Order: sequence, then structure tokens, then C-alpha cells
Amino acid sequence: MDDARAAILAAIRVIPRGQVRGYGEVARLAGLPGRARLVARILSENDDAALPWHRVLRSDGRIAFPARSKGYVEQSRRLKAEGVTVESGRVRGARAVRSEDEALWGPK
DNA sequence: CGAGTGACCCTAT
DNA sequence: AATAGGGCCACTC
Repeated sequence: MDDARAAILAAIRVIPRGQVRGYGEVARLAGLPGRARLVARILSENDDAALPWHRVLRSDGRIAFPARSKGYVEQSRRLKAEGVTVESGRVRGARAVRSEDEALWGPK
């Protein structure tokens, strides 16, 4: 297992229950700025059921899967299960993040 | 080496 | 708010 993969998985495991992060944000927190696509790829290959992969969303707070796809349904289900409100594929309260030190979800 | 692909991101319309 | 166009990274053929 390479370092990048380990760093990314670690960053995801740290996301608190009931909160969400963006792909680019996770990459940044893992010390790999600009590797959002790598995060997505790692997740697509992940098989660990204990990993809170459902807490990772696109930078605009929307679920990355196509609406109504298997993954989409499962992700919104798992989010709602821990108290996160999801409506029309978007997490309520999440805001687009652009700069380095902003968070997709966090203290307002 | 080049072209295509994707659980992405940003800026400009 | 929704689209379009580029940019990016890693991988496959």
C-alpha cells in the first residue's frame, strides 16, 4: 500500500460523524493538494465497510454519484442515518469551498 | 507516446 | 442557478 493511499484513508477516517468533506478538501488534508481525482479513485476501489466514505462529497456539497444510482442511494441513506439532511442530492448546510483554509462543512 | 476516462475542481458566462 | 470549458491526476489500451 503506497503512502498517498494511506494518507487519504487516514484523512477520511478522521471526519467526525455527522460532518462532511469535499474530495479536494480530503486530498489537501492528506497533504496531497490537487489530487481530488486520486481520492475519488481510491474510494471507488475501497472495500472497507468501516470507512466513512459516505462523508465525502463534491466541493459544492452534492453527492458525486449520478442521481438514483446504487451508490447515490446508499450514500444518502448512510448520511441520513447519522443525522445529516440530504435534499435533491445536496447536503443542507454545506457550502462551496474554494480557498485553502475553508471547510466544506464546519463552524459557520 | 497519444487518446480516452472518471465517486473532481475552478472560473467565467 | 445552471452550463461550458479547461485543468488535473492516474490508469488503461
